[in-house]
Amino acid sequence: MLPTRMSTMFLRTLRDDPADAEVPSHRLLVRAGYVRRVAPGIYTLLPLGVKIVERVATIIREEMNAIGSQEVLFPALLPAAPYQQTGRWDEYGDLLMRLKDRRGNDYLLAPTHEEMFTLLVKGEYASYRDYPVMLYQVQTKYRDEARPRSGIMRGREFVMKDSYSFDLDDAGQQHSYDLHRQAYIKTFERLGIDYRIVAAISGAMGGSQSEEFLAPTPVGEDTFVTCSNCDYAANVEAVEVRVEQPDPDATHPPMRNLHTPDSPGIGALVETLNRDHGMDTDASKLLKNILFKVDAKPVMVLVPGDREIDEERLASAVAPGEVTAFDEADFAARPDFVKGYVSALGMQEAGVIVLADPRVAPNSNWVTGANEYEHHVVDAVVGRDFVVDRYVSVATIADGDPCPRCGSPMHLDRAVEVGHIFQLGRKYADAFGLDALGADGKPIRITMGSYGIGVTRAVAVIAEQTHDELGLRWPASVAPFQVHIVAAGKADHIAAALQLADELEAAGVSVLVDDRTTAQAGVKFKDAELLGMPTIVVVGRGLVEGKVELRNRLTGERNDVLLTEIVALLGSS
RNA sequence: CGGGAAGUAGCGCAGUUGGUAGCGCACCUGCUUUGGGAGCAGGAGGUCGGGGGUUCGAGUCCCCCUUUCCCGACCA
Repeated sequence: MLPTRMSTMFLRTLRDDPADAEVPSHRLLVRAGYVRRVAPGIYTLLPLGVKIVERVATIIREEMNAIGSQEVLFPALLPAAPYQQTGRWDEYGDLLMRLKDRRGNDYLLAPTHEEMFTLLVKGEYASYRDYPVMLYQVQTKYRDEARPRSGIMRGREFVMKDSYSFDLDDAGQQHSYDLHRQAYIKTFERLGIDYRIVAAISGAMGGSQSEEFLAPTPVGEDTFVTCSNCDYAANVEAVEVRVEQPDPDATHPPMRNLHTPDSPGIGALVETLNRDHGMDTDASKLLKNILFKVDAKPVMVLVPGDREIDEERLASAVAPGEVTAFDEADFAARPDFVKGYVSALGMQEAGVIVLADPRVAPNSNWVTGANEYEHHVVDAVVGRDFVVDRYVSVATIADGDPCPRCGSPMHLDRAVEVGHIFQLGRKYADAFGLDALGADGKPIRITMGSYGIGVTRAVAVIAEQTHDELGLRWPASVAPFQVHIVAAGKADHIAAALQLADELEAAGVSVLVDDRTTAQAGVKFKDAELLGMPTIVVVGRGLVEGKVELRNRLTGERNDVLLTEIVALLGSS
């Protein structure tokens, strides 16, 4: 290969931060000339951007191929029919990029390709002898996000590696899942991404076991918990709740009704109880009762008073029911619900379904509303005084909550999801009737797994996790070039730099050489730091002694090295 | 979809009581400089987001539209 010259490379670096970029990776990728915005969430890759995306994709491909997955490539533009068949044409809603062809037929720009992979395998394979099989692609995906942000970290168009496994039985599926899990571990190690594997919910994809590969960063959009003691880690959406089960035989005093004027909220109620009734209580011992409508029917949700209800978790708990708020008009229509003083007491008789957080355990006692204006009850016992119809984990998770495994405090952190592996089960095989003919002549329903890595997102994540105040700092495994040679000054420096560049390329080292005559040394140093290649070689005033300066972009370390030794030094590394 | 902010040169920004648009970076020419985002001089580059209105005159005032950014909701 020939070295790439800065004098002719299509690149313009910016001295000022772009006004629309907030997170560091976005600012730097724009300033350093890797990407340019075209429309919200839609970016052009410039030559450096193309290179780094390719290098990341290559590592992913190598690890996919290593577990025997085979690469295919579907169109991004697809007919609507397969997605209508699985219901996702409607389920995806506004997130789906839809379009029509000249005849008015519906098409979409694919957000993910489960349907197509299932249909492809169904079309080609019919015998149990053909299985198992794993296929993947590196493809551009489209999702019309309500609010794209953070540059290529969360675009409306993005590159994703998605793979799918097809197995005859659950044991095979588990094996395929484990293969991908190992491949992902190797992949993220090689990419130099700091990641955690956490328990996840499978969301709109359906399926059972599901884990996410999260890259911790303050700009992350996901929140996850890690245990301070054991290795439990989970997305907050998927945290199991540890509950100290009360003694089922314990007896409680009879329920009492107290006058609690002007105490509609949890905070006000704690104050009133402690002041007027000589109690020493806190919000965690009070019950927060919130009414919702699920498909227009009233549902009451109970959580401890120090918790909020995570409406997203509630929505997934009652899916496919539609959750809406119980508003003023609803209260007006139900005078038996005393706003501010509602409780689960007698709700079943009122036609209300009562859902509760697991902390509202059987035989636990609580302070709750009395369904009577300005009155609350104390020692309301679950199972004795009121009934929970169903337990759902819908309370928000807080920093310091106990680990479900060992009970130690858990920490909350922010992260970006860079990979997701999960077992789809037979959802798509059922939708399309994907069967293999078994040895006994009977059809076997295929079970599937789905595994994704955000390729362009991984680039942003690496930038986010590795940059410093001077610019990008790519790990050698993904850097667009291994070595950035800066010709600091005169014509003889440039000549020597170009010759060194040729020698390094001949030794198999990719080189970017700054041979510009139009830029001063200071500009070249700044650009080299901004662009972020792992090794910078300065050909400058040391040249008269046959020396060049070797700089490590990651550590900042600098050494003078004989020009004659450079190739051996860098070629071997 | 709710709340906030903003659209003026490729990028970052200024523009007073309304008087016909400017600064920095980048770009072009020349000279000087030459290892930490150089200096001087001279240039090129703008339907001021769009439409309508008020006015002798609108980047500036009024109305409508539109786009973008940020926070939230949403989001394999």
